[in-house]
Amino acid sequence: MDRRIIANEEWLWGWDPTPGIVSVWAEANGRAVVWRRDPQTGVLVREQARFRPWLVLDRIDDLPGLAHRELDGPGALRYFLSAEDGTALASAICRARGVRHLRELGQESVLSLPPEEQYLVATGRTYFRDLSFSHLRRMQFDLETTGLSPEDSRIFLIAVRDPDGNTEVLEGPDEADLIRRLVAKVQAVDPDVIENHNLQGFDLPFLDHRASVLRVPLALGRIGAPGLRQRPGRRRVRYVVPGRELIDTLDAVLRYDFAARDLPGHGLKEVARHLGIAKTDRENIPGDRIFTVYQTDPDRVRRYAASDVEEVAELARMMGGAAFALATMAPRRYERLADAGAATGVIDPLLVRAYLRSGMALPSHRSGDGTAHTGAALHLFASGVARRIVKADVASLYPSLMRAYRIGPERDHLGVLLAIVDQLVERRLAAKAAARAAPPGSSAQHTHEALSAAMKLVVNSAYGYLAAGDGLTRFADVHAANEVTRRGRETLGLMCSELAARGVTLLEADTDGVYFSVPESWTEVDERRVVSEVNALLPPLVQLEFDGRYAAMLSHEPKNYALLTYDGKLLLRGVAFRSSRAEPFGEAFLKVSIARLLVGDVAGVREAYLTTVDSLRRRELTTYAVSSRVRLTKTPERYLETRVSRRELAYEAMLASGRTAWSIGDKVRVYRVNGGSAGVVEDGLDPRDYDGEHYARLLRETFAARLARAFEPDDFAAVFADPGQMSLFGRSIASISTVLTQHDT
DNA sequence: TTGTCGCGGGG
DNA sequence: GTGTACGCGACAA
Repeated sequence: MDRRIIANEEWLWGWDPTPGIVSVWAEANGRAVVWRRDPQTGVLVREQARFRPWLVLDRIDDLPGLAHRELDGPGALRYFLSAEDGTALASAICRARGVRHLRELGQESVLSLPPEEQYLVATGRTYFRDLSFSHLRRMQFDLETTGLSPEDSRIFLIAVRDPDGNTEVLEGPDEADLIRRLVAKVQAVDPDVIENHNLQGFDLPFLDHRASVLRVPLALGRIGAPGLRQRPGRRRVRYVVPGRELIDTLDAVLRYDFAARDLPGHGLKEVARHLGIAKTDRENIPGDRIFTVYQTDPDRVRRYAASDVEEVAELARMMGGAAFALATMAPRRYERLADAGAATGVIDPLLVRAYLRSGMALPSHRSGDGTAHTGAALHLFASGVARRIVKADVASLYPSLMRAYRIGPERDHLGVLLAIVDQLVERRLAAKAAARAAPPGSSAQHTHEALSAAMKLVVNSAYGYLAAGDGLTRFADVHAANEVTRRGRETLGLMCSELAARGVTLLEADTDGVYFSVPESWTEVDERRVVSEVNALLPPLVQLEFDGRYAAMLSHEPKNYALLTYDGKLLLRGVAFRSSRAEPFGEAFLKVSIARLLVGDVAGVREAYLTTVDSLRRRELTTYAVSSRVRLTKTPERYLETRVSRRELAYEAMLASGRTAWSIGDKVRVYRVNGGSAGVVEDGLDPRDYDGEHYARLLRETFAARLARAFEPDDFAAVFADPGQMSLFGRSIASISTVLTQHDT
């Protein structure tokens, strides 16, 4: 085989075939423990390994006598040093350079990875070879506590789900005993992976704190002394346990939403509902009510907690596959790949391993030369209502441009980044095909889809890696990044002008995609034909694809629009049309009125408006429907201090409802009560004492306003005129039509 | 009014 | 061990 191809394979997957690694724990003293699961039998084995801790330095003239190897090429980090004991090596260097820790040398002078990564890079091993996601032994647990803060609340119940899907609820008045039982359960089940939503942000810190207060040893790991260890992380400290991978589904959700941008929120319940994981009869209890409900109806809380771990298990399965697949490529722990950003978290380790494998020196991080980073193009050609909509886009535009024009980091002399992107793009096609060929719902399908998702993630972050500012990534190159975006703007411009030349009306174009409206006489065949005609004019490897067709579109602002599909479904995109804090009545009104608008039923829009105004004024809508969700950020004491100068609805509502004790972070639904006071929506109560006039005003000024671009100003005023003042407008609603306004671009 | 900061999540 | 969510409300000036 071609030597270059072999190199590329190793760059992507490492080279050591050892199968079944499910966890690695290594220490600076050169000892590593590797847990492997036999792909055939599923049996877990623990292996002790020795490795030579290593690091790479910029110079060694001050370190006479230290064994080293000089790497090839022009990179600044060129002296590879290794030793029996990494601690001794590090302290020898620190002594010579007069620092207390290697970190102080700065990343321009030293590359020093965590011990596990040293081990994986040096051996060419990766996690999970020959293993599929379903082989992993995954356990979920969820704490139910009396409050959010471990200082003044406690654990009263723990739901646990084992890898075979059995759910158990631990409870009892003795919190220390509860924690001991959780620890015993973890030891008995011996999972490879522990999962929960916001595990790192809530459950582990809470557990850690309570266990230390109660002096219960937290022996959750497979080896070593009890107690959670910590490592610094992006958002906060991350907890680590030897032998097990800690997976926080919140990380997967954030990563998913970063690309998809279609989640209503990032909470477990919202995501589970959105993805169709949640059972329809799922028990739901507002967070601040859980302990109260437990005292009168403990069964409800048991069901609630059990649903949580079951939903987490399914969510982790659906979203965890990508990180699992990444762990078969990059020399990092599975849990690190699950929470890291793709650029520094995945691509950088791949590049480092490739360079060292090739015996090449690495560039050190370097700040830019002051050249500004230039971004993508965004055009709003027209706003208002248009019909016969087509969306066309270029999948993975930036990586395609990098491949087409061979734009890579200047200092990547081996060409690893482009080689990796080339290979991932090609292999992804195979993975997608394999996923399509696999039986629906099978483990094989999950594996191929996850691999494809992982490859897409890496490919799409190759540009981000290039463009990362101010020394963030090792090979960052603002000139190369600017060349990519310049080609991107050029490509988008070409797409738009060639589409326009073929008789379509351009609506909106952003980075790599364009919405346009086609003439009335066109069929779908015509629509597809122009897309493929324009595609033929684009650079090789850059593929313009027909992404969808819609009956109508309300274009409000860039990235804020509504689409009506040909089978009558309404899609709302952008913050103007979906806000988690919006009052339910407003969301409902938007849905109905825009649906009417997009079928050309202006009278129906008016009708929806009148009905809503009327129901608000008569208080026919529930109190819940007008309430909005708020998060309390001040303690009662702190609010009382500022109350004289500034009254806030949420806290006034709490006080008016007699709820004088609350904690920071509590979420409640509040509303404006008739007469100027405020109220909290209590479980199961519906007092209907809200200020209908206030909400009628909100309807017009906040919600109806989002349809403003659909009409001429006078017509807008007529459609949304107050029912009492209709006579001011002499014209009939039926004669009003929607408009599309062209903008200069 | 305009600018800056912190949040999202978890009970 | 690396960070660049990104859009919104709260708070200060």
